Amino acid sequence: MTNNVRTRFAPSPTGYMHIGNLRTALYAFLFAKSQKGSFVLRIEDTDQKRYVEGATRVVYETLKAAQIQHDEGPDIGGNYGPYTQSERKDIYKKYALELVDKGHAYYCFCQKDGSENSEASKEGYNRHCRNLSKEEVQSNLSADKPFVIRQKMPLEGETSFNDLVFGEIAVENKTLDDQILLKSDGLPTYNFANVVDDYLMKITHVIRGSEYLSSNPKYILLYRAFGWDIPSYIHLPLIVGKNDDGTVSKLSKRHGAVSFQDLINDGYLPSAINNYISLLGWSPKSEKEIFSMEELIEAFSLNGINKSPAIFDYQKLDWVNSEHIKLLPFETFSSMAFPYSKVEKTNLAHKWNELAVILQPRIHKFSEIPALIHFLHQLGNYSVELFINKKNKSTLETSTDILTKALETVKHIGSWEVNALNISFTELSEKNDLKFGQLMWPVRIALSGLAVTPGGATEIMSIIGKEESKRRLNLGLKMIQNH
RNA sequence: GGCCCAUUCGUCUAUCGGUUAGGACAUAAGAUUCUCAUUCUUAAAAGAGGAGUUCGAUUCUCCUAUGGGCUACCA
Repeated sequence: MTNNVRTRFAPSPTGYMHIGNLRTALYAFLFAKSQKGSFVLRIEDTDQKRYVEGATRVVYETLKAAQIQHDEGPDIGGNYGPYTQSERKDIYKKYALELVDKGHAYYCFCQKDGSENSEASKEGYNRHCRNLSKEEVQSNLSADKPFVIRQKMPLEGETSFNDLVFGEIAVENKTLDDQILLKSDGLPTYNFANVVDDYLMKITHVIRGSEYLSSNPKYILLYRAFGWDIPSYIHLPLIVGKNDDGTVSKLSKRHGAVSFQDLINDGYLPSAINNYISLLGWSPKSEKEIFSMEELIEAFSLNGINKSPAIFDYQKLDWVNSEHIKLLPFETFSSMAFPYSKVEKTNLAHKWNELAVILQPRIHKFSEIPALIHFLHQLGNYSVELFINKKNKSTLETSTDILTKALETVKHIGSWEVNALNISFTELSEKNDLKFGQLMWPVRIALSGLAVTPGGATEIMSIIGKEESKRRLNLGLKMIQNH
């Protein structure tokens, strides 16, 4: 006895997890968990042509990494298995034949390509085999002719259903194709399998992308043909990408990273990805924007889902990610960021801890790190113009003076660490009646060759060491003098 | 082509007939900071167009436009 909420995520294993699919999984998971219900994973691998080795593993790994844990599924079992469609072949056949018996479906012996009995037609299948006599069917079957089973759509009237997001949707039955239920290889199409499985697995709320909205009346007709109860429907607005010409289209590779794995490789945190995509098409109706998974479950509600497609915005993702990075305990950040830093086999490795401290509040994603710290390995060419800065009243003349004094100061510093450096430079600024910022601008430029750096001048000095610091300060001074 | 759906700042969104149309990202300016960044303050920025219904429409209805989805022996 259970009237508990049951939702499912039913990906087709393609070898990667598209961000739109991940969001569907997330919403189905959030809704189930917010209702104390169950979340089921089902693998929809009925398309043999698209079979990809190891693709189901990607599904498991992604869901695990994203903390979207299912309660039932191929890998962990459950009371309604098997959860992989290719293992349910006999079930679909049985139900398809039941529909044929009831007169809601029929055998079709038409060939896929050309020929007289072809279904080729711009208006869809011409229903050639819809009214074959029992004898004709039987003789074709005996002759071992390949066949498919098609749904016999009503020719009149209309079919409607109520979507929890989109509301009442009605379609005229005559616009519906006699779609294929069972393919000639004996496997079901998605259109058939999803209905049979959702029923057998006792799914109460079907959550999926809105690309299925217009086919849903066909599924409704299937439920009715079987005499089954119809589940609740929640169709989600699509996630789209913005093209260079300003138009939008279904999010794809040309827009940037579109799979969970791509985003991870780019240095985004799973928690940030969840957080961001949860907000694409759903609003918590509060001003809170940064959520942990627990908070999402707590806040999730169906009436926050909206209907219009949402553009995937990498800039906002960056911001959400930076907020999640700042929330990380330092040790966690440090160990996660290290592999991205490419610092392991360099002389910066033993300075990693210091680096991590200044990196954590500054970066949006881990992949930014190598470019940010490259100047520590090697000082690039830079323009003397950088020494000129209005805000800090820095000119080439003042810079010459300051760098000369800085070099002098540096010589006499005994302990080469940030605090000692700060003390010495603070003294220097006071002695010369300069604001700290005024003093440090040219110093930082000479040390880094960059207008924006992770960390200030003293932190940079401490990391690159005394000799290298002196060399770079001298270099800067010479550049100005030769200018 | 047919069918279905959508349309509030550049972007994500709030508003469930009466608001100076709110927030966030991005952008710009300023302040703070031991330098850049962080942080803080401020600014600029929106109801696709046209008819209705109504005392009153961003909100309800219709039309148009634009965009998207479906129309496979893919899901």
